[in-house]
Amino acid sequence: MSAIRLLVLGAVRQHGRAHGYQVRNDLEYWGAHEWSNAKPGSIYHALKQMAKQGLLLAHEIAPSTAGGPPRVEYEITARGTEEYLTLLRAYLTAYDQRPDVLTAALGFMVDLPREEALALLEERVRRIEEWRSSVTEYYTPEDGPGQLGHIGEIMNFWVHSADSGAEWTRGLIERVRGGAYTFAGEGDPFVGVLAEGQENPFGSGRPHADDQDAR
Amino acid sequence: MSAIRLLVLGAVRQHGRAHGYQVRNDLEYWGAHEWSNAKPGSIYHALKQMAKQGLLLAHEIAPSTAGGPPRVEYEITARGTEEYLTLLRAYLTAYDQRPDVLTAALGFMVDLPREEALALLEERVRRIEEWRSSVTEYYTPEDGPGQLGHIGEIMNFWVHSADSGAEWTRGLIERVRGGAYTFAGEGDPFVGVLAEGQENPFGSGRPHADDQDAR
DNA sequence: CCCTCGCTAGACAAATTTGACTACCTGGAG
DNA sequence: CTCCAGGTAGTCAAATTTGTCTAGCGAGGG
Repeated sequence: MSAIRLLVLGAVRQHGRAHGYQVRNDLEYWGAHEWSNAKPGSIYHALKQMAKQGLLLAHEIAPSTAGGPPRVEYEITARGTEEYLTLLRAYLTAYDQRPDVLTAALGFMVDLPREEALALLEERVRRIEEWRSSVTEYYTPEDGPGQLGHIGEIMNFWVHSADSGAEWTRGLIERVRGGAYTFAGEGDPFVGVLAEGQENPFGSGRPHADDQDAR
Repeated sequence: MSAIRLLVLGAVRQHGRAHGYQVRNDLEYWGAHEWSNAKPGSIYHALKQMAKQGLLLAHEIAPSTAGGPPRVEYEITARGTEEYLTLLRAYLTAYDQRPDVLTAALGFMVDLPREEALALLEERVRRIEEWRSSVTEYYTPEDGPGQLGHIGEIMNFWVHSADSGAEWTRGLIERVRGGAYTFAGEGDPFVGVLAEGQENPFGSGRPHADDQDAR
């Protein structure tokens, strides 16, 4: 699965009640259009889809307060919250290769209690190591290494990435165990949404190198 | 873009002439269904699409020699070869975050002359470093670090991944410069396709951990 | 001989994703 | 007052991807 459902559920949840454009703006604020498939079409599609599936509740609302077509406001349901937490836990532990999945989960990890987050991250390390050993065992030819030619570089790359991911996760575990950040039930949460009417400081002028045009 | 077009073009090219099922089998042999979106539907779709675009030439062929519906054989055209090399070069240099893109390119890198592959890989390192510095500059808040809360971990993760990818690429460059592998124009190429009728040694019994079902 | 199993080769509907486009309103320039 | 740029809130067709289904054929058991 892609990260979009987690992102959209998380955005709606932080607002309490949000319309599509608000979600879209939050995701842009988080830079999600850069590192995930959070484009307008996907966002609106996910909202409608999840509303149909009972994860979100859609309120039909009168014309917008600020121009544009009438808008629909969404609220997360109990089943939606359940799904949100399920996805969050899954994405924190899964070694998914696609970094957008982990990135999205990191953004929301503080919605869990500190102890649970730690347990999930440790599970993540375990899974990476398991994956690593299954790959090395499987792709090590009996007739000695080197039989694979340049194809061996592929496995080499995978293993290197896995090791690097595990190492980084261990570092995160230490920081979290050392008291960093504010987790669920520990006081004022860190909120990363734009208030109604607040300007997006990162609205344009994006971070990445595909910026040779414009400006 | 995803890796599928490069994979399919590369598979057809190595065979000279191939039908969909052969391509599908090669990709499974390479484990591509594990690390990319190379599922039957996508493969057949890519074949048809690229035939329509003139990158492949479709021959309608009589009923298959081994049961099943009649099959279509494909051959790569000049424009297809051009596209293949373009994609290959692009995927070797692009820091795309999605590892399937690089993985596919690694599998075919020996289709280029050694010197060119080296140049592309060096360009890759340069791009990663550029990306890294644009991200760190952009997301370092003026009012000191730590303002980002746990969101800073996301950037931390990206930068760590980029560094790890650059380091690995440097290692590959050294190995290639040191004479490893057989590149274009250097004699018998390493071929990674299944001959007609050859059994796929990795047909089942897949490497990854999502194997708790079956068997 | 008949029947089922498994392989071959692909088709297909449904879901998702992409990228471009629309329509409405507001504020300010002229 | 009028016009137009720009923000708001989406829609839509087309492309792609996913997952499942089909139909033909040969091998082998009973």
